[in-house]
Amino acid sequence: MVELLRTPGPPIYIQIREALRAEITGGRLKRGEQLPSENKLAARFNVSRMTIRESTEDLVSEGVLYRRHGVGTFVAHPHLQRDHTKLTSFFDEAEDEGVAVQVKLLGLKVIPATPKVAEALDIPAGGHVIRVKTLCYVDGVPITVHDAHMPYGLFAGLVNENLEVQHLWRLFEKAGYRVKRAVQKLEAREASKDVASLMEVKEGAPVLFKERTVYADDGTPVEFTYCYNRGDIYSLTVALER
Amino acid sequence: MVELLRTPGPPIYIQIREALRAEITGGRLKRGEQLPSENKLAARFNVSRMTIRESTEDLVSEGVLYRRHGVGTFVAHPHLQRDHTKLTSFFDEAEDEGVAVQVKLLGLKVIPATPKVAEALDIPAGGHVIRVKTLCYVDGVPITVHDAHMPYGLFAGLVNENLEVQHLWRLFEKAGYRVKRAVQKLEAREASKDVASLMEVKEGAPVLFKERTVYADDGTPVEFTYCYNRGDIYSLTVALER
DNA sequence: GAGTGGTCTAGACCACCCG
DNA sequence: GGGTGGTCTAGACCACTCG
Repeated sequence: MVELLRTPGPPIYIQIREALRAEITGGRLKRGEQLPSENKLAARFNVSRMTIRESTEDLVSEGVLYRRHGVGTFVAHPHLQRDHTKLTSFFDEAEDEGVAVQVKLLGLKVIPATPKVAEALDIPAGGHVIRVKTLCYVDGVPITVHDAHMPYGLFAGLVNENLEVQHLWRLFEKAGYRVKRAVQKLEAREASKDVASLMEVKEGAPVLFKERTVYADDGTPVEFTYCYNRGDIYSLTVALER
Repeated sequence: MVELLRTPGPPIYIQIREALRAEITGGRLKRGEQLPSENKLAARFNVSRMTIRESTEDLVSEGVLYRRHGVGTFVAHPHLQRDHTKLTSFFDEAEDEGVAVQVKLLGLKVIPATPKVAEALDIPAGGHVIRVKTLCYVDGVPITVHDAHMPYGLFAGLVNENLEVQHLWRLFEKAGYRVKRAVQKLEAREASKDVASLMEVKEGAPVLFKERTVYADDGTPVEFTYCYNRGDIYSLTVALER
């Protein structure tokens, strides 16, 4: 029996969720094994059944558990590579993995948006955008060129910030926009002369090209970026759900 | 006021969810606009507040609505390109877009798994897998090479099916495995001689290379596939959530 | 029929944000 | 202070699966 803190701490359903997760990752609940029924869990934790459902809901949507109507709730077989679907910034990722990331600012200008950029950012064609070009090194190797565009109207103050040390998204948050979601289009392309020389590869070498639009949680597009990643080093893992 | 069917039909919370969605897509609730409070919605639909929360929960996680504690629930600005994060089969996608897809079976064998395949499929190294190689044409143009591996133990009957007309996943379902989730690793690569000749491009042309593992809803890995997509034609859109 | 998850109720108290 | 969403209760009935 897990000790639940009725006050103040995290909500009960989160405490129960984490207790269940710990039982699974700790091996006390094995893959494929059936959980106690919701009624029994409610009794065990001394909460209502609705609260138990809230606890398991997240685990089900994460793929840790699955439910079969009329049968029971079970521990899913663990997927390898589980968490790669999360939207994280380069900085956060690198921090987690202990990799040294360096950012070199190639340029910062306020310019009128191209039609494509304007459409992605949902601003009038020709409206002002801040364009930030950076080159990203991982362990000293140039790996990514970013060509980012932000609506000038939202982030005018951004032009005075030191963009080599802090991530754009932290600045977005200062302006009241929480980054929530990104949509990326990916293609394999040949490196152009410019990109090739920046990334120190031959012209025509394969690069992973991405067009990324980043949205705040209210749906406002806050960033549209062209990314060029060295094909011989960079790979991207994504998860899709049905 | 929407007419709710108390019996039998879909659950009330789904009816309400769809009614709200219709008000949004129909423009009666505009982007950025605040919804009536949960209490008011409960009164309007004559249901309990918990049911209203269930209705809006899905819309929030879809990004259609967003909530601000102590403030209210609002209509998010619509994202362009919303639905590209869903896991769908080639066949389903093509059907929706009215594109002619043709599949040519290049080979079907039962072979011992390579270490990498075995690990992805969670079977012993050297265990038997069904290997299916196909070439996919869209509007007559060769666009994708698939090199798929399935555990022989789960899908032995599959070797007798006509794989050119029906999708693998339908056969998985016959065997009791609902496809739920896939994890893909993407890279930009140069086309090898073999792949280049199949896809009718030059050797060394950029291709989008994917390693994909497909999971059933109980977490069982059911398919591990190497995909090669023509870089000059194929692009992939994915959504990431924070 | 017994047990499971799926849906739903009619309340309650709390934390948060605003004027 | 008043309204909002966040959490929680103690029940209820239904739909599904299995023996």
